[in-house]
Amino acid sequence: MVAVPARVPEDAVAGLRTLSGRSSTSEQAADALRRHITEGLLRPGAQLREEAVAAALGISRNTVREAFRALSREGLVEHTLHRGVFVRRISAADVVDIYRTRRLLEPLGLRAVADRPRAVAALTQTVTAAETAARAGDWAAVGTADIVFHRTLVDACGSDRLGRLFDQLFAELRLAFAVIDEPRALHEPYVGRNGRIVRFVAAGRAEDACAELDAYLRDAEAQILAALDD
Amino acid sequence: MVAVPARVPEDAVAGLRTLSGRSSTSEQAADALRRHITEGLLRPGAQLREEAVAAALGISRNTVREAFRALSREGLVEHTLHRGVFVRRISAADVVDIYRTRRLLEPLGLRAVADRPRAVAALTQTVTAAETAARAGDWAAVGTADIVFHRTLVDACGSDRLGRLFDQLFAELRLAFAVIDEPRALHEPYVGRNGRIVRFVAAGRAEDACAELDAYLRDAEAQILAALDD
DNA sequence: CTGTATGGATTGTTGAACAATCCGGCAAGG
DNA sequence: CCTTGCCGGATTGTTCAACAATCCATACAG
Repeated sequence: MVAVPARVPEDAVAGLRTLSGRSSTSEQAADALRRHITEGLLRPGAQLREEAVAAALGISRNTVREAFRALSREGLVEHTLHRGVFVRRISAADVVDIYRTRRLLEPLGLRAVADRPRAVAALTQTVTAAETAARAGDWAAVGTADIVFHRTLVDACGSDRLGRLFDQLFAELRLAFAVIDEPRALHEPYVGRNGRIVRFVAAGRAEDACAELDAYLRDAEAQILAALDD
Repeated sequence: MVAVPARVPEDAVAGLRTLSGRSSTSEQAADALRRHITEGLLRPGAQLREEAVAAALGISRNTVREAFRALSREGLVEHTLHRGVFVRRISAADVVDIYRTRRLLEPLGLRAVADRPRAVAALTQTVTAAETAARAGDWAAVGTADIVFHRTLVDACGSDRLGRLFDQLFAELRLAFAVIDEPRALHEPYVGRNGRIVRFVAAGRAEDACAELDAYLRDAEAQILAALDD
């Protein structure tokens, strides 16, 4: 064994992690736009003019264009050559594919969660959060809690990539929500169903939980499709 | 029914598709870089200097930066503030997550493919393509055929979003392949195993097919992890 | 009502400029 | 010998101004 000189124990600096790496102007611009879009301040179909965004953020057109490229890859925004960028409009086909994907993958999370008390507890917590928000009539918060519930479900699979897919998928779903102006009808029915799912899981009735989840997803898809062509 | 004036039959122009939608300079630049990276001409860890790329493609720095933003979102390239962009280095943790995801999702494709003769035929075709390439000693082609096999498998799920996830996932896997310089040892063992999987499926032995697939994925993961820390 | 000009607005792309930051080497000091 | 601090060149981050290409709305003619 080579005689290594006594150095600073590497463990001592291991926890520092990438020093928060700051962020560039274009990333901050992308963050700001992303927030505005997912919060519904920028409606689907709305055009984002380079000059206007640049002026609003106090940055240059070129930097705005960099942010647009990133958001375009994320699917929050659509870029058409020589026409500009528009907040993404979710089509019926998108909704169908989104729910097909969810029906395919969320059951995997359900089975993964079954033998993990901590995950079950996390799910229960999001359900109570949804119930609280529902009592307060804060339907946007109910919708968010619903998303967190299903995101937590997928998390149990332990796959980062799958998690990121669902982050993107739920962001798209928020775009669909944004064009439906009956938030209560949209979110209220599902608070109880999430509760039933988690109770089935806690009781070890995996099959019943999966059936309930599948029914949930089919109903939600039908409801959104119906609301979409108003 | 409204009296619609006799127009050009829509079928006649249906094949034109979005007029090739052309593409901007930055998209073409991204395409070129993407091709170079996935084909292994640009090795992981290699730095892409703005000025050099701009000069090589005959375009301006700003346009190159737009392309970089897109590639960065795709995960082919890593962008570090004030340091530049580098061809993505796949870590051991990445490999673990990639194969965890594959073991989770590919069985879904296997079950979907079972009652679809056309899909089984498509799989068989990729296996024979791999066998032909193997006999010719073209190990890069064997690797591609392997990827096509598993991509086809996932396709059977019918989810575009899942398909896109795997496109990205396989692009990352190619980055891992690029740093391993024993292509034969890397790809040869799996030609036969894919063949066995598809034969199990064709024989209606879904469980055996799943078991073989799972074993395939575990072995491949272990092999890549071993080759990665050389 | 359909088709065709026309002009203004917007996007696509470039080149140059400058500040901020990083990197490598080199000297000073223990 | 190893560390530390400092310097200068190279590279990135960002802006600005300019121009061509393209789109869009409007007006006009058939």
